[in-house]
Amino acid sequence: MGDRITAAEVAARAGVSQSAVSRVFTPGASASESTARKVHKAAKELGYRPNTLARAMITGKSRIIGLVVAHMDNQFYPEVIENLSRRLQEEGYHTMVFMAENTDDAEKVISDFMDYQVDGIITASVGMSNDLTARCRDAGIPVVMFNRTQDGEQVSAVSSDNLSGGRRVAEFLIRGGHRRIGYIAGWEGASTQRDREMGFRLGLNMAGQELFAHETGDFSYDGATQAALRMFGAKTRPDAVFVANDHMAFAVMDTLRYTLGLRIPEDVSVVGYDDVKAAAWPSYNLTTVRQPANQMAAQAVLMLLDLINSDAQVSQRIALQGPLIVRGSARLPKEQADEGL
Amino acid sequence: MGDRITAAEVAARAGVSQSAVSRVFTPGASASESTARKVHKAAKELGYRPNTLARAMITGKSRIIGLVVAHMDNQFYPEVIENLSRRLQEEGYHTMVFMAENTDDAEKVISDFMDYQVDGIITASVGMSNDLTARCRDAGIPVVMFNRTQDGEQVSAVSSDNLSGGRRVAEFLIRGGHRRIGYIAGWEGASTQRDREMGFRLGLNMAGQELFAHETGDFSYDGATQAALRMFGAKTRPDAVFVANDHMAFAVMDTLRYTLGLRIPEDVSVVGYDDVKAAAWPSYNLTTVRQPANQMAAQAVLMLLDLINSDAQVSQRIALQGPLIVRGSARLPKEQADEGL
DNA sequence: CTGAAAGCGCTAACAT
DNA sequence: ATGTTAGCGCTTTCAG
Repeated sequence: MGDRITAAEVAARAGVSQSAVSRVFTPGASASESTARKVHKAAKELGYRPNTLARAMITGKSRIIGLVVAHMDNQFYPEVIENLSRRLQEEGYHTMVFMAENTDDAEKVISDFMDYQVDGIITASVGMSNDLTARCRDAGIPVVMFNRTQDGEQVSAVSSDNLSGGRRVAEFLIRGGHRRIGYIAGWEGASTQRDREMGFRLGLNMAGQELFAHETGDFSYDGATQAALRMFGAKTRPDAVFVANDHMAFAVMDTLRYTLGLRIPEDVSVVGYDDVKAAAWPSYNLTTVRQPANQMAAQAVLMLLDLINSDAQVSQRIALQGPLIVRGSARLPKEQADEGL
Repeated sequence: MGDRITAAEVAARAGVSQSAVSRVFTPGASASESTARKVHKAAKELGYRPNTLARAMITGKSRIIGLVVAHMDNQFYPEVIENLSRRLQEEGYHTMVFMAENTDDAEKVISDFMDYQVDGIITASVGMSNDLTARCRDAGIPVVMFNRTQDGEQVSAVSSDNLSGGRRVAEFLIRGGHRRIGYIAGWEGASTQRDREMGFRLGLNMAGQELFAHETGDFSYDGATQAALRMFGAKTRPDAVFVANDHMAFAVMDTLRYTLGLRIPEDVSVVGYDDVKAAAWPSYNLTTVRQPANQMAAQAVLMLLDLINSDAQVSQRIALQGPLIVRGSARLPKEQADEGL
């Protein structure tokens, strides 16, 4: 029953040697037209498919890519995973997923990946310690970090231009006439969080403003709820708030409206980051900076495959620019909102 | 550099045979205390880890589970994937994900899985043709379908009790005094959709009511938006609607409120199915039937591992009962809403 | 271009 | 309990 056909059986039926069969099924190998035909015929009749594992063991190439992810709550990640694994699939690679909350998990995960001899690793919004990336480099496994960068160690990364994104939100809010602008931060350990905040503060400063309030929501819905409560419980409340991602922005909007009874954007403007699907839903109608998940995924896969096929090991960082999507959650500038500025 | 240590090298250093090393690292094998100690010592010093691929080739067990998924839009799936892969991880298995939209894709996907000699397959809300499941059985690969069942072929499946869920929603709505009750269906090809609808109609009929209106939203946000528009554009509109899942229910609520200007639940009650995270958010505050994703995942993994380790190949279907979570999107029965009934 | 032969790193009889 | 030996299914020299 479940017995797979082997190359030897195909060879026997085709009247050629087993190595001939191998060559026919190996991309870069030389086989004559006639051998190939005979082999293909026999293979089809027998239902032969090369054993990927055996092949992987010899070549050292498993055509498996390890994908490390953490939070599935944030709708941005499912989107990313989908894009990533589809693209990988198209390129003939397969995705092995791993859930890792923190850096400790990552440790174990990486060993597991090594055991399966993954050809490369993509970490989606998961930080890696420097010594972990070093271990991967020593093991010869290319790594691309998605939506996270790392100081010190040189490791390839693709993200959106968080700095510019933050800055543009600041400019937009200022042009909208806001004077008490708050920021609700994500987890401080994340480079995305830091860059968005830095860009935002920069934009504010360039216009002669300071951050009016600052709270941390740790990228979670509940964290953002608490942060909003703290920020808007003060005597004078902000008239605008930039939230480090859409997922938290939803929590902030819900809290503002349903707990605090404030109107958006009449009483307070809210701007998010990511442009997940739900940001466009009428309930939120959120003004936000779009992260081009599709292009970012494409880019990440491209970089990883380059790394795999060239073993040049030159790391590069790419930050894709995403537009500010203007919807109804923030008061508009008098002059029409203009993304170009 | 990236050269892995082999068992032979460990053996040399430990002063034992290579097979001794193998035995020490093989769960069901016999090795003396002293050998084990020597081997572990040498292994640690050298940084040895058994080559999973080589092991897989021999044993025929890859410890890889293939996971087939389709829609990532619906927040229920990320949740499921997370639960599934975490559980599998705990059991020492690894998850290979595959995106498949339709049955054609599934065909290719299964071949790929076979190439990697996956030990088992879980399909999450993806239908499989009968001949596909037959092929898996022939290949000796156990399959568990998650949130989908199949007529004819006997294949293991775990889902929530959709029939009962639908029925209880009907009862709840009727006790709430609704008289014109509509249903917005998911994709008709899905067993979950059919069962929910059947249960719902049954519940209605048992109370002497008929379905007042019926539209199809195909499990998509946009589809549900259109369905809601059609259903509530008629001269007399329903006073309640059961939507086949939360994801569509959000679309229906958004449309009702922001396009049609109706109030929920004053003008119309809305009930969903799944109880995804966002259902609890104040913006939706959706009354819905909970699918116990966690238990369902645990159950699915349990069943699959059983199948793998027993090769008894007796398929079973499990339907877990989930409670109706009463929130604010539907008018309550006069007597306090009572789940027991 | 092709067949014979040598492994890849490991497990599983088979002896001892 | 442990070493020896024979493969798992394939790719890759190496001759020819």
